[in-house]
Amino acid sequence: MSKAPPPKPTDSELEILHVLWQHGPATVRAINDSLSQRRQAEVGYTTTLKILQLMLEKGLVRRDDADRSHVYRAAVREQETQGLLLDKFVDAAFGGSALKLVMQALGSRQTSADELAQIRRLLNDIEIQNSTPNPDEDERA
Amino acid sequence: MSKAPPPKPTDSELEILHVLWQHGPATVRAINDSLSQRRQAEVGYTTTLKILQLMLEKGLVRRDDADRSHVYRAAVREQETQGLLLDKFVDAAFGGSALKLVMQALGSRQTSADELAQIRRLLNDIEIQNSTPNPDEDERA
DNA sequence: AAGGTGTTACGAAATGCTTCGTAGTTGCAA
DNA sequence: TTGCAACTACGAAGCATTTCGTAACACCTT
Repeated sequence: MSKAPPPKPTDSELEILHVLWQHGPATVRAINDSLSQRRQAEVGYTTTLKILQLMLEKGLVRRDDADRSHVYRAAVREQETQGLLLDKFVDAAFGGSALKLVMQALGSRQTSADELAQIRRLLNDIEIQNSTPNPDEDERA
Repeated sequence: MSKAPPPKPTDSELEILHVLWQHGPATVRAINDSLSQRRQAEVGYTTTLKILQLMLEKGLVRRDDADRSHVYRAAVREQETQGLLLDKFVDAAFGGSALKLVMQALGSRQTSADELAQIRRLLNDIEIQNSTPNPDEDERA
């Protein structure tokens, strides 16, 4: 056994993760400034600090406390975290059907031709992978 | 002005809505039974009752209390509710990019050829609508 | 050396969600 | 008619999240 994986981040924690994913490692001060910009209102400094401390305990961030102003960085990857959240969301809101979710996301929303093209490319890639069971990765079998 | 729109349902409320959307109007007893099946464990009867009462106040359900056993039914539509939840989720988890969400949903997940075909059809429909700015609905301009 | 500024740590209040126990009521059956 | 079983209403506890105030500490400037 090893440590438990980091739990699903809350809304506030996710907002902080977005800042860290985008800007890289940062001090509480810098994170708090980004957060205050991102929202309408000013965010209390100690509020941001507190959330970061809780995130540290949960393993969502790491910190470098060599300097007086500690530097925090994300301990979870953006794609993995989004995938985790997406799984839960698909279950809770769409009864587990990712297809329904995709249809809803594409259907009730303005989607540009460029984006549609990207999705088509992805669809092609998926179909190729489905038909040719990737000979490269299967060599370990 | 009129009444405020129903708020975003919580996880438990959403679970109850799924039951109502699927089975139609039902008594607390029936809803509670469905919930107990859906989950591993037994759900307390008064727990379900309480949540339904809160949902009634929030306008998420309506009830017919003509009989002694009140009959509840969903007051919000499945698609609309899912759309609302999806909007919030896209903002919170994917920084507002529905494209990223779709890519993630399709990329990190097993998708059948049949489902891919459905998505392709939808993509075609969207492109047609994008290129021909619906002459029917624009007659009011 | 002293004071001010910025930082961390911590406690705690406010809120929302979920759960359940209890009380009161209603209808039906014996 | 009496009593049991099912139902509704309500209060409250437990928990997580978010927010902030306060205390303690460190560094820098004067």
